[in-house]
Amino acid sequence: MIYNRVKLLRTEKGLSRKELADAVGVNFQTIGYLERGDYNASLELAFKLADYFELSIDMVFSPRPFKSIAQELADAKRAAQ
Amino acid sequence: MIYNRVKLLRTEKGLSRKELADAVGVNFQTIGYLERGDYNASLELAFKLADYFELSIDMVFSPRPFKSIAQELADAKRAAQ
DNA sequence: TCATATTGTTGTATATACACAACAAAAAAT
DNA sequence: ATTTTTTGTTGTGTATATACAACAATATGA
Repeated sequence: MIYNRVKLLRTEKGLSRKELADAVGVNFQTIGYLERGDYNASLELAFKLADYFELSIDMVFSPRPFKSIAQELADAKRAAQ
Repeated sequence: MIYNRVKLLRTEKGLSRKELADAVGVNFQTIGYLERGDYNASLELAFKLADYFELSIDMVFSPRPFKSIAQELADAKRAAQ
């Protein structure tokens, strides 16, 4: 199973599933499936989503659980100084 | 269609399809299909392959055709100086 | 050259990604 | 409070990723 941050990224942008779905050209229910982890995105959809969020694929998808955003930010701050 | 560099990376390592397939846990014919562009890898397989080659996903897969290696090396050299 | 390994092709079968519909539950907006 | 929007659930259908088998074509190696 591949983990993803689709829900987090989508809600941060204040988008509904329908809006995100339209932006990447899939059915709005497909976004729901991904967010709930019912199945993985195809590689093609993964690229479209990463592209839409202007992130690299591994910022959006990962074979390992993502760190929390709090952790991510703390790490980023630590790395920067 | 997603482009990939699987064949290039595999042959550079001197691996047969069977060997690469075993390393990432798929049938050797699946590697053949990917190399010929018959279909895309799943996101899961894409991660395994990128992992195996110790590269990020977008070094192995891309929604746009890859630059030739010659071009890639020339660009890298240019960027470095 | 002959044997062996690798690759390409075709075909069948299965699992999974995705579309689409209907409806219930929950959240948001009025 | 009630209407509207968003989300979750279930179900059915289709396309595609993958497994596996058989065999032909190529390449590799002894």
